[in-house]
Amino acid sequence: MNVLIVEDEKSLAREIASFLKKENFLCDLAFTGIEASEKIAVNLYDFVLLDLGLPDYNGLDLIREAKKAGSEASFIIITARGAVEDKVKGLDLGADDYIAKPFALIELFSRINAVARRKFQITSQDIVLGDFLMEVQSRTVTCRGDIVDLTKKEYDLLQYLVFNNKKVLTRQQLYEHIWGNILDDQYDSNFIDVHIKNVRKKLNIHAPAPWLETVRGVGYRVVLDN
Amino acid sequence: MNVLIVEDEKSLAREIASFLKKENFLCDLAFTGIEASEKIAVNLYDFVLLDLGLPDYNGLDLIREAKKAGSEASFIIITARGAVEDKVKGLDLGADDYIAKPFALIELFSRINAVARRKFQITSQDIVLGDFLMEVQSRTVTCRGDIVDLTKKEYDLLQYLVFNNKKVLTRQQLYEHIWGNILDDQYDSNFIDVHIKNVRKKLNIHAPAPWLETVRGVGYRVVLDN
DNA sequence: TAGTTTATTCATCATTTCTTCATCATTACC
DNA sequence: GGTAATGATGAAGAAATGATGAATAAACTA
Repeated sequence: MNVLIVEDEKSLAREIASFLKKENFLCDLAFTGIEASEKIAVNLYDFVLLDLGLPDYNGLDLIREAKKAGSEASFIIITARGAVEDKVKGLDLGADDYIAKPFALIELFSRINAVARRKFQITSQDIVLGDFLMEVQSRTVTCRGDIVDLTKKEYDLLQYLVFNNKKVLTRQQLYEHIWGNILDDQYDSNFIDVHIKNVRKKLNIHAPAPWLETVRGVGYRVVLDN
Repeated sequence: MNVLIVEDEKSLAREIASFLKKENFLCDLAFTGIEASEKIAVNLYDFVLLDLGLPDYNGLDLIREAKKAGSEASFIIITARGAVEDKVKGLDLGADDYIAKPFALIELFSRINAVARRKFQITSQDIVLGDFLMEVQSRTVTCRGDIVDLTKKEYDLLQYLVFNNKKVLTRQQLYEHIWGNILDDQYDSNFIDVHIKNVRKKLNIHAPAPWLETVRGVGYRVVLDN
């Protein structure tokens, strides 16, 4: 993680940097607003710790500029106690968090982590395997960017197979998972096969899907690599 | 938005509630931890404002429990100044933010909004997606500049879908969010469908709204792009 | 409280999806 | 190569699901 620390109190800035380095952050320092502005333009930061009390620059303008210039950094504002107005404006401007001086370094660290969690964890449920993207939340499957329009059972079937990537699933397992009840031993139907056929057909419209395999005598499986 | 305010100082709790109501939040109050725990189990909140200084309950346990029980609420912790340890633990436990007492209501509001933004991945109070504009403050929806005159439930329904852009929401989820209580398993009605129909009808007067989709067998979703 | 708006229920219709079945293709094994 | 087992496929009927209009109930409003 790359962090830019924008703070005119040099000793505090160094103290923060030294702490964060121990936690495996890569830290840059900027002691003035202009310096910060230049560094943000040139480097890609994950976080910017920004003291609003800079002598030469309005910190809020800095955020505005950076966002405008396309920076994807998360801003964590450092403010003097009680500067409510600034905090509010900062958050409204798209800062991700703030922390009031004086603060414990452990607290700052905790806040950075909280923001990081939010920032990077969003897609944790989604499955990206090569060309193939499955978004669980939206129940959307895309192949090379094209949406594959699946029905409920088709989607459920494919999702279960994808979640069990590389593992062979028997028709029985598929049935019991998707239809939610035990299959009668006697019962014999090929509707799983039919659904698989239909899924393949829909996938093939966009791109060949040899990764949805039939394992003769056993069942089906998906084999997708990153 | 549904908010649960957990705070044993009754006057403060009421003050917060009264402020948030003006901003179109639906507020519930809990003066004890046990009360809070019960309410969280039964209702679906978007936010829980949680004072850690409860006499009968460790607030952090409350968060842990709620998360375990599957609550998707965002927790904003209210703490006494300087209780760093608690803040850190709270954030690590998955609280989304904290605010130190005493605080200005406007600041609290700003923080809730910041969390809401992150949660629903929206960039401001208002939502602009293509031709479509939703102003949360005034609860108005416009389509190509024309006002779409929605009833309360219709608006709530649409807002929740829009906030969860691209995510499929089941009838159950929609019901529980908008009506604020858990749906009896047995219960079976099509009033969500009817409301959707009416929303569509009103939207279609101004412009076709194919972006309000039915996902057969699952629920409904909105798919709007910028 | 009467009048108006909004919310919910219900019956019916339209559409999509699921499942079955008959037939064809492929594979494995002798 | 022939045969049996297994899977693929297209088409069609059955079942599930959703859309809709209209009636009724509930909630507001003046």
